[in-house]
Amino acid sequence: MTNIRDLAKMAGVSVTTVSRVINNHPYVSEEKKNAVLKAIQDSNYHKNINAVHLSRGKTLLMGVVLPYSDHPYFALLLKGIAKQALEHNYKLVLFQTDYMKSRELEALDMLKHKQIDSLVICSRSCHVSTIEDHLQYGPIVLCENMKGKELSTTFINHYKTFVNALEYLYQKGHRNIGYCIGRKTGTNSRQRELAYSNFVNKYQLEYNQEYIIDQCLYFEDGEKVLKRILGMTNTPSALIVTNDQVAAGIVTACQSLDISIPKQLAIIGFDNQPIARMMNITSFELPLEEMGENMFLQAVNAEVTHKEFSVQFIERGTV
Amino acid sequence: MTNIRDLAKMAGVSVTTVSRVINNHPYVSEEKKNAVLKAIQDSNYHKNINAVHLSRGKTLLMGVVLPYSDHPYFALLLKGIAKQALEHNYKLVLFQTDYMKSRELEALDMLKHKQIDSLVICSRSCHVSTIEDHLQYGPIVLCENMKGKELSTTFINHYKTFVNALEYLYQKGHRNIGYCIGRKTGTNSRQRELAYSNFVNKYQLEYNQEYIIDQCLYFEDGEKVLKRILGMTNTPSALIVTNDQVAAGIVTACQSLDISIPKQLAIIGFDNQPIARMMNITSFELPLEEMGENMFLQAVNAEVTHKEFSVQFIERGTV
DNA sequence: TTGTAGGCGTTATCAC
DNA sequence: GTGATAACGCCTACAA
Repeated sequence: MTNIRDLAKMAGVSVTTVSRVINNHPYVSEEKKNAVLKAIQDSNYHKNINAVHLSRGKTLLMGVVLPYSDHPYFALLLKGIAKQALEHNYKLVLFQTDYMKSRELEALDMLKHKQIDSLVICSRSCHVSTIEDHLQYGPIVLCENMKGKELSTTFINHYKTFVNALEYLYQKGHRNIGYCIGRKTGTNSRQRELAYSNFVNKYQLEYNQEYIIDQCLYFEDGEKVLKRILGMTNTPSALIVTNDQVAAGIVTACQSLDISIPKQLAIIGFDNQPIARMMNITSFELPLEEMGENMFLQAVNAEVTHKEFSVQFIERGTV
Repeated sequence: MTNIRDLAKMAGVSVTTVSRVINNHPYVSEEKKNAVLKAIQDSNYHKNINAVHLSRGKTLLMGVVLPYSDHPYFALLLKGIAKQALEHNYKLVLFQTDYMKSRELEALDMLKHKQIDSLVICSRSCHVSTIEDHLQYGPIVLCENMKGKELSTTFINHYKTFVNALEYLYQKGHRNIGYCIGRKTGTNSRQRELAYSNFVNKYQLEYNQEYIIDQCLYFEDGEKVLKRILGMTNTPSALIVTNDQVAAGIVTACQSLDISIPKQLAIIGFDNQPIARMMNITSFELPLEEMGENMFLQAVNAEVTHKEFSVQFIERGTV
């Protein structure tokens, strides 16, 4: 592997001149420049990026932490991040955690070891304090409502959105409302749980623990959800499903059991994915791609900011 | 940021000794070792990985090229790769290409620039020769049948599998068989196309160009497919769908149009995903995760190998 | 406009 | 056991 010292020798110039040519710096005569260019041609020279990184103290690498990359919610966030990464000449290092703390720690470690410049955490397992401990090594962006902390955040108001969904269903006459989420822990889930319990209190409804169904991620989980609610002594008449894939799975499972939607079961999905349009599912549209883009930008600009994105309610046929 | 030179000063030893302690090398007295350890404690020192990379000439980073990471086929390959990466202490750099050559070239460039040690390409857009040109910079693994080339490959026999699917449908009485694929180009698609045209010739059936439907990737594409075949003058009676998500989408679209499966339309899916089981779709199971694992291993072991994986036919209710 | 020399942080060699 | 010292490949004052 040839290096700039070799090139310098070949071109009869100094390494500095070679470096200048390589990095398009000014103050190089055409003549020497061409000599260097020729040497590069002849030698199939290629920059050793690690040396550049070491010398510059930067890598142009950004870490992205997410639990599942095949899940549309995260895939869309990732898409937005990747879009901006491309424009800013950054590469991404992906950490698919399956919500294992150890994987998340690996990402934080890479930040600590300067292998990545910054980190976007789309959904975390670690405690905030663990994450804050790593802020000294580089910018970290979270995708949850965490105002006041010294790290940047991008989020939507899950509390308000859930209240809206619940009130909408209440107005439509529903009194037994359940909901499906990915996991019970996490800031977003807690906001939803809060909205739910406040709603139940407000209207003096029964707080039924089993109406909260977690581990709902993919289409096929819809079948499981339906079986579960049908097994309840008091089957809910409506479900808020925080993911259109699962909502579609429930709708499909209902069809094969001849359960009429929305008559026997009303459903509100989330994300407004193509599958929701196809299956005529009422859904909340989240601007996930833009949120991803925003997170990237927050991560490159060290400045700490907090940005809330708004959601849009799309009425269709499942309520 | 403290470095090992600082540590050496603090501990009253040489940088060599510090390095030995850090890397658990032998020949260092307990006493000095503890002094170094204490210095590390006191200084919140962290290894600069880039310096290690430069010094060692290795990064323990592997690149993974795939068109869509939210597509179950690729997500499963990735899962397998990630599993082995974890075990081998490798990190992954993801290149989601959307089949854009430029993105693939970025990955090849990173290999050239020693920013990654090796590269797994799950599906390529670039010409093989372009990829071969980069073999000098590190191992590259492809996921297609490419025996005889000097790069490692992991693949399944798409030709044989497709023949099996076609023969099975023929035996069931089908004479108008169409198929759905992701894209028309690519080694795998060409193998399938070959199987199809040979089949058509063998049984003297009509080769109908419009029976080959591409751009079939996600559940919601199923609706599009159904509309399309219903618009044909000679609607196929059976479809081979190279992806269970799309197959499920077709089944769902059929339900809402009261098209009976398999009576009016038979369907064979691919991948045997959970959704296929849920919707009782006949499918071919591909060992995608194992294939991913294998690709990782091929990429770390520089030795060139070719490995074929076999598929399993899962009979269910859609044929 | 050009070049010398020192530095980035770590590892490896070799002598003691 | 231990420690100088020379790589690794590049960047950048600073001097000329």
